[in-house]
Amino acid sequence: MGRGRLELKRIENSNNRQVTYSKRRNGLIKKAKEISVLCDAQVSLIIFGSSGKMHEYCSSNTSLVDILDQYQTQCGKRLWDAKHENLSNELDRIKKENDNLQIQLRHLKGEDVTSLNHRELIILEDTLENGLACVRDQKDEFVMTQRRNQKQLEEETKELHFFAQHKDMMMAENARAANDGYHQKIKADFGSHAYHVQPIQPNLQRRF
Amino acid sequence: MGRGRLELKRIENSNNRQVTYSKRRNGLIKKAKEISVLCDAQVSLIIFGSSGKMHEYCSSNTSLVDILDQYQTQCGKRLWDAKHENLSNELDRIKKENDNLQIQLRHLKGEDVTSLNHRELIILEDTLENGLACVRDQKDEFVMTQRRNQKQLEEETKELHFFAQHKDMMMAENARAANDGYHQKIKADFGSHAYHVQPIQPNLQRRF
DNA sequence: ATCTATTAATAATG
DNA sequence: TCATTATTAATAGAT
Repeated sequence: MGRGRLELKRIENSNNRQVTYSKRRNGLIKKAKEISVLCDAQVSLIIFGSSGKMHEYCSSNTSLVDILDQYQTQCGKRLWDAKHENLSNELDRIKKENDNLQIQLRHLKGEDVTSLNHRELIILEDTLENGLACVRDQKDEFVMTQRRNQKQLEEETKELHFFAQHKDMMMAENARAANDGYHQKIKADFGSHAYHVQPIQPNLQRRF
Repeated sequence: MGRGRLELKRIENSNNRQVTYSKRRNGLIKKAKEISVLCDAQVSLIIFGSSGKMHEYCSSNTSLVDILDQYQTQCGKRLWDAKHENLSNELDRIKKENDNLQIQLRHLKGEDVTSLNHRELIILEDTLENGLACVRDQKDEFVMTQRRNQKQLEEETKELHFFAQHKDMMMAENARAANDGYHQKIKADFGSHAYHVQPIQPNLQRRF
């Protein structure tokens, strides 16, 4: 229709193409509506123009999902299985891995070991011995660290005591010196840095 | 078009409706093809007539799945996510479980134990000791079973030797008896069952 | 199915 | 994008 015949091939003129697209799109949707009303049909129509913009029609009393469900039932093609399949495969793979891990774990805990042969038992024993050695080392390490900390704490405490005593002694001496009105400069030096109190540090002992 | 105007409502005459459906369906699909060729559009058209039979058109250089993907991206509506989500959740759950198992396994193998506290180390040590005990029991069991089997085999061999000797002896005796033309009946009995050879069985010793 | 009178769609144009 | 119009395409009803 229209003036002159139209060849059935892509309209090269971009503007004409756009205009024709717009008109025919409306026409198509109108016809889809008509057939659905006149003939009681369920219709889904989805159109993407070259710009990428979408237009849709779906007959009333139904939905795209309904229509796609029917599509699948009738036509056998599975629509979203491709995507599903990836997930499904991944799930299977991980489930298997999981089972495997579970079995290994049970064996390491000494469960279900009757199903193992001699060679496997020996390997398992080695693994367990090795694991046990590591764990015991770590435990020892832990205890030693704790002990070291404890000892250090004690030492620090001792040093603090010593320091306190020393300080008392010095102060007593200073008091006496002050009373004597003697050696004022030494007292100032003393108070300013030699006995400046610092926060506790692990290498306290180095200071003496 | 056609002779006279057509009201936009369901065609009551079932025959007319069916005919109109068929004609318009073809027309619709033709128009869909045309717009896709002329205007470079992607079109999906799915039609179900009142009989339930499906007709479909999808523009070349694309597929229904492609179009539905675009539909979802553009229009925001999720089509098959409900079905998808279940799998996705399941996958996440199992992945987490897997990680957990991996960690447990590594700990049992004595790896990554520095991250454990003292209490955890003690529990781990217990588990390992227990596992090791089980595995060693099983190994011992295995060795014992093997030894028992070995011993039994030897015993059976010995008995077979004994049996063979005995048989030779008996046969020699029978030969002599036959030569004497004496005790024919006993010989028959003897050959028929008392020394009938049977396959090796674990309870051979019972026969003597 | 096929035919055909009639309406509907639309290409070109403004 | 909108309106007009010449022309073709679609199709309702008949055969």
